[in-house]
Amino acid sequence: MSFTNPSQRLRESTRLLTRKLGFLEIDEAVCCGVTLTQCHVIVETGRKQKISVNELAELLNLDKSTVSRTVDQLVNNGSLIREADPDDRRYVMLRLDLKGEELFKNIEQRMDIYFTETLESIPEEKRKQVIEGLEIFSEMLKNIKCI
Amino acid sequence: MSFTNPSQRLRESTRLLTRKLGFLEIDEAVCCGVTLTQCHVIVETGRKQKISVNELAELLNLDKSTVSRTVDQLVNNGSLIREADPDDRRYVMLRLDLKGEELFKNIEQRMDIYFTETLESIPEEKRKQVIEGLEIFSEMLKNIKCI
DNA sequence: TACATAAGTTGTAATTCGCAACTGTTTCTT
DNA sequence: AAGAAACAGTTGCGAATTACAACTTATGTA
Repeated sequence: MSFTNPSQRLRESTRLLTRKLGFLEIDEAVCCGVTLTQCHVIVETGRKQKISVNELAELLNLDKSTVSRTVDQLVNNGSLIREADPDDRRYVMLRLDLKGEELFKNIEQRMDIYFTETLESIPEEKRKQVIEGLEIFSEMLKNIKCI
Repeated sequence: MSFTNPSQRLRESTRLLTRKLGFLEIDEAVCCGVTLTQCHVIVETGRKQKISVNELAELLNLDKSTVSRTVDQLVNNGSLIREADPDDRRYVMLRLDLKGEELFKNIEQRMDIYFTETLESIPEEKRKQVIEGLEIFSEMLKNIKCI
C-alpha cells in the first residue's frame, strides 16, 4: 500500500478520517444521551439560533418528515422550541430550549476539547499545514448528486 | 466566524468535510444500487480479499448480527461467497462473488475518478500540503470511546 | 377569486439495527 | 482427557429510524 499515487493517498486518508469521525460522532451523541440525528439537530439549531425544518432536512440530508419527528422528540423532552414564524406562517422556527442549550454547550465543549487535544498532538511546525490543508480539501470536495 | 482560533478552524473544516463525505458515500451506494452498509461490506471485503464477519463488524462499527444479515443479502444476490475457514471452523471467510467483484471495481473506479478530479482542482503547489496534512490529521484523530 | 406552490405534519410500511439467546468450534484449566 | 470458558457466527425478536405519499395550512400569482 506504500507505493500509492497522490489521489490514492488522498482517498486512503479520507477513508481513515471518515471512519474515525464516525466513531467520534456516535460517541458524542451517546455520551450526551441522544441519538445521532437528535445530536445533529441540536448542534445545527444551536449554531444557527433559529432554523426551519426544511433547512435542517437539507443540512442533514434527511426527509423533512424525519426531521419533523425528530423535532417532536426534542420538543417533548424540553430541548427545542417550536414557534410559528410571524412573517410567513408556513415556517416553523426552531430554537433551543433549556435542555437543548445545555446539551449544545456540552457537545460544543467536548468537541472543543477533542479538537484542541488533537491539534496539540500534532507537531507544532505541522499544524499550519494540517489546518490549511484540511480547509482547502473540504472546500474542494464536490457534492456530487447521483443522477 | 472568520476570527476563529486554530482548533475551531480544524473543527469547522472537519464538519464541512464530514457532511460532504456523507453525501458522497450515500451517492456512491445509491448509484450502485446497494445500501450504504452493503457498499461498505463490499468495499472492505474487496480490499481485504478475505474477511470475517467479526472483522467487518469491527471495521464498520456494527453489531455482528447486523453484518451477518447484510452478508446474507449479498450472498443471496450473488455478490459475496461464504466459506468456512478450514483452519478454524468457527470462522466464516467472506470473499467477493462475481457481482461483488463488479460492484467493487465500479465503486473503486468511481472513487478514483472523484478523488483524482478533486486533487486536480486543487492548485498544483498546494497538493502536497493537502495530502500530507490530511494524512497527519487522520492519523492523529483518536478513537475516543465513551465510558 | 381560483390555482399553483411551499412548509410542515401525519399515516403507513419497509428497513435497519442491536440485544439476547443459541449453535457449533476451539482453547484453557485442572 | 473432561469439563468449563471463550469465541465466531446465526437467529428470534422488538424497537427505532427512515422515506414516500397524502394531507393541512399559508402564501403568491394569474
